[in-house]
Amino acid sequence: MKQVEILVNIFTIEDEEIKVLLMKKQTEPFKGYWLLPKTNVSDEESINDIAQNILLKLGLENTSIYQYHAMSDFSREPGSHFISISYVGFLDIIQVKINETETKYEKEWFSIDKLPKMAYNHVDIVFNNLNFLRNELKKSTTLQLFFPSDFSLPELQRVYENLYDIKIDRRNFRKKFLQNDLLEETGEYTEDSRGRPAKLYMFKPSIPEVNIL
Amino acid sequence: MKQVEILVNIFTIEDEEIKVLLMKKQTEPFKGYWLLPKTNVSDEESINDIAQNILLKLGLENTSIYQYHAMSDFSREPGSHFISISYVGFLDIIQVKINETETKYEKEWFSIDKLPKMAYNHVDIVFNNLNFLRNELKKSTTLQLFFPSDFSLPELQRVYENLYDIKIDRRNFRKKFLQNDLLEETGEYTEDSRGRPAKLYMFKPSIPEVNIL
DNA sequence: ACAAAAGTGTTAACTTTACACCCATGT
DNA sequence: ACATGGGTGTAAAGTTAACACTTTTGT
Repeated sequence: MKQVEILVNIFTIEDEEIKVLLMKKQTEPFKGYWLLPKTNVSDEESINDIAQNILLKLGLENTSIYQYHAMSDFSREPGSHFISISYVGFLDIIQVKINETETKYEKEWFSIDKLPKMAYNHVDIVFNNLNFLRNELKKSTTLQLFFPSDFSLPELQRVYENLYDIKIDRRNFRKKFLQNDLLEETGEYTEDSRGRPAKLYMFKPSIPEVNIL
Repeated sequence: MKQVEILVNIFTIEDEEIKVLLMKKQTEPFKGYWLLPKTNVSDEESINDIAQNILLKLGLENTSIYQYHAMSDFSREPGSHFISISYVGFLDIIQVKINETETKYEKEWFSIDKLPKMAYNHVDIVFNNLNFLRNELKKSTTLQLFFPSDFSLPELQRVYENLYDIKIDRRNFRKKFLQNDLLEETGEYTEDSRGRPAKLYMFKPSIPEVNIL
């Protein structure tokens, strides 16, 4: 028996931790374990459409995702061949709070340092996907994909500092974006903050491919 | 009806042209057209093993390949869903000449500027894969993967000049490799050449990730 | 007025680019 | 000896990294 399934692996950063969105498995085997949101591939829907539908199910309609990797798994049932195709995304925590809607599914964001009991080989898949994300997010064009809405530069800097566990100089970080002409000011400012409000920017529609890190 | 197939897309550079290895389709539909070497996924073999077996069939056992992308295709037959997973490789023309063995299959290297009549959407797939290869080969670690044997720096430089259609300064190109300590001399020299023989190098086993371009 | 976080320029270190002559081999 | 292609160093230009003080807001 051969089966193809689509996995959607969304990361965010909250409270200085990298988090991943998982769902609780409702049926045996592995009932009560957590796993990456997934759907079996039917004869009617393209794999990209299925990935989009998983986003809908998750209440995260406007999230950009990237197809990453397909892998075979023979360990689930004797004689079975499962092929899992991972899609990877990143969603700014502010967008999570704005966009995430209620669904009937039991889902939760977990820190990658404190993952729950997970079904199949999904722990390995999550870390492979995270590694892929870390590589992709070094490029300005990928960053643009994952930040379609407005954002402040300090907010973005915190994403990089936590995702790669590094410290970045504020002035040099700004320069990267402003000197390469990647952004335009929206004229708006952050409102929630304690100190001085930060300017909000958006990516210009067409930007050069620049290395952020 | 749902079907998963593995495609293997090997590029090389010969006579200053980027070439791709294709096979001639022996059965209808598209009999006589050319396509990327492919195999349907069975219940028994992992997708990576299938890709390796395609290399065997091609008489190119020692070629490194990278899994790239999966895509859905509904256009082949009414009601059918074909999922194609591409593996991409690059093989130095010298290695092609050393390693390529005869097979019973009708195969041929085609310049990407003069592709023959191709089946399905394989023309698009080839160009997507080439684009992927061009991105990957900017990294020293990918280059190492595709050049496991010894090679000369002028030979490598010609690969880059033709793959990206650029001119590179010989001294700066050498510096990139030698100053980053990526290579060790084998002590051997090229023998075929007209002018001064070139030193042969191999990649050191563990190298830093450096941007070649 | 104080605490918290954002905004801003300049210099030194490093990296990349540009450039020209000599060397080894085959004919 | 000549034609062909390979090997080598240095200086200028450009890029990246290091660094501290002022501004805006909320309490």
